[in-house]
Amino acid sequence: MTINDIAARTGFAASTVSRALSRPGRVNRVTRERIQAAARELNYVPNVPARALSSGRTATVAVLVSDVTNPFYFGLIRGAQHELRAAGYAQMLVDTEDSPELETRLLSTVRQSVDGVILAASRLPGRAIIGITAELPVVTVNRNAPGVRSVVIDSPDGVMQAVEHLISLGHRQVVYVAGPSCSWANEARWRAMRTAMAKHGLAATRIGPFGASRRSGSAAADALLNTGATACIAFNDLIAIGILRRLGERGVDVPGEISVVGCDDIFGADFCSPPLTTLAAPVEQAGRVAVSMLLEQNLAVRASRRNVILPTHLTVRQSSGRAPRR
Amino acid sequence: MTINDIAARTGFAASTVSRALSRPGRVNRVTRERIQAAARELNYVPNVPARALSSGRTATVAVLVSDVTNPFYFGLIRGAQHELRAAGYAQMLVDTEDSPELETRLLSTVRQSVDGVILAASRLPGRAIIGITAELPVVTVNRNAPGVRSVVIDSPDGVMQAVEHLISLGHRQVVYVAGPSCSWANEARWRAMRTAMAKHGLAATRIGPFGASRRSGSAAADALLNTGATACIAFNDLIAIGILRRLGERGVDVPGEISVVGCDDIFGADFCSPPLTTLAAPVEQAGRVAVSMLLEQNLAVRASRRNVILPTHLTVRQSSGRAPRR
DNA sequence: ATGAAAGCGCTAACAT
DNA sequence: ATGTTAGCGCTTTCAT
Repeated sequence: MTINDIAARTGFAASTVSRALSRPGRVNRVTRERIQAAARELNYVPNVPARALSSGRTATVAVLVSDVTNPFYFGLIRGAQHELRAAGYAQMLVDTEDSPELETRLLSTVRQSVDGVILAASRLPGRAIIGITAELPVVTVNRNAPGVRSVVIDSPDGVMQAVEHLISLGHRQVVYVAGPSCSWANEARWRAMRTAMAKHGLAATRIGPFGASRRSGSAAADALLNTGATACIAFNDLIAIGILRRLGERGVDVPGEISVVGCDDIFGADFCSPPLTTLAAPVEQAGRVAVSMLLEQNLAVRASRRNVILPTHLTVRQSSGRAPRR
Repeated sequence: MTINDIAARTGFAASTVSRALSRPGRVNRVTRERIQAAARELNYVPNVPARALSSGRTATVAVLVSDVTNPFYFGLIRGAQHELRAAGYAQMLVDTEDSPELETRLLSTVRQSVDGVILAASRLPGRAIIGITAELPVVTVNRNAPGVRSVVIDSPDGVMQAVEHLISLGHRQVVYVAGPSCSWANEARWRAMRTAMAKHGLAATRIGPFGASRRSGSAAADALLNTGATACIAFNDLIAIGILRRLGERGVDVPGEISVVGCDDIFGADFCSPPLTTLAAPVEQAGRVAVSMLLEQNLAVRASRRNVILPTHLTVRQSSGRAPRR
């Protein structure tokens, strides 16, 4: 079932068939209809690799995530999937396993097979990302690099809200539980927290870095207790849930003795115990927006919308409360 | 950077370069080394679509899931990703949104772009799956169709364990909270449950079908209370967690008044409240095995291993307990 | 063991 | 508006 079969069947040249199918505007109406009818009858489906070879367009976009099992990405992946589907694109999913080296390698191998890349939480240094931009349309998520289009969830603003929340509850010693060291979002959140604390004449402390996983959260909990702080803000919910878990095991009351605030509002944040106070993140929207930016970049339209910032807000649940009297 | 550049650089013909790169065994050792060295220097990366066009192999496998945001698939996707990567394959992720029609359509469009398909929890009728097999290597997960390779997690056996567990705790009226009606696994679990109950001279009842989501679980909880049962086994953890949630809202004590057992042991099952008694499922392994079966099928080796069954076991947590006295 | 040449299915000049 | 022709980068006969 190729374009040639349709050509033979309808008596048109293959090129006309090609046009009728991929740029219907450029052929006569009756021609188009005859060809499209034949295509339908013969159950014709275009051969993507062949099309890619001659046109350079693969109708495929790669989505790189640092860890597929991190629930944070699922909304993102789904948002991207939806938007891609609507535009007739396929999604190649790539797990970089939190490794900059692997990320680089995979990026170079997919380069030829995709029309663009969405870099979600890239672990690459900024210059590397800029380098890729030269070869391929790129949109980053939760990551900024000069000249690279991005959609970032405004967690720094959320972190400020979280700090205000904790301070209003009487907390004075709040620690930041840091995530992976090469995460851009991690630095952004830490900076926001320092600023917010400073505004109240308080110093923020920091422990970590920790991997973005529940297991790391357990280790973090112990380190946290050693600091004597009455509250913490964790890089993400995975870590926060790990902390909750470990604190529970050690019989530490949350929020009675210590308050825990997470980030991202992932699946589970609302039903862990106690339910986690966290920063809601419009993840699915981020995925959709990233894709639409990537695709309109392909079409070279709208030079606006280079860097989109999506709002967050603090979702207060039961893991945060009044600071204990000391 | 094409094969021709390397040919020009080394003085060999393009065909020799091709061989040296893709079937190193078929060229002289020194030739091979010279060519490989040049490829490395020039930073050559093969063009996948071009290779696909001439050889028919795309080095890509499609993974179809019914809903990307279902945590059940996290592990599966990761397992598949790992195994594919190791074999030099890319992963195309496709969300079928629980719709047989969409599944069919997407399948026909990816057909030409992939070397095989993993159908995780397909919503297609058996004959449709068999039809696809004629065009493309297929491995199903948690789904059986005559003549189609599959890896299924032995939840039916797990369901039996769950029934024994509940009966030993004094439960006599246990209801099955059914999942999506076109889910094969759903039927398999229900059948297993009936059998297990019958063994003790008990009749199983069933409510549903419900969608495989937490929201559905809330509706299910209400229906469940109307039955007067003292325990339930839910199609999956998503539903079970939804039930737990709703029961909590309504002030029904779990497991004091009613016991809840889930299925799959997804992310969150261990930290919801109360922690969920559920069937552990080796999901990541399922993903790996499915891929390895798919790829060895490509190579037409080992006619064995057509249908792999992975074991489950009951993981008892706090959502199940003694039946209440009546 | 290596080279020459054809062609995979499609698109994109170019020609008509 | 449609047809002709030449590739895209690679693999694969078929020769040598």
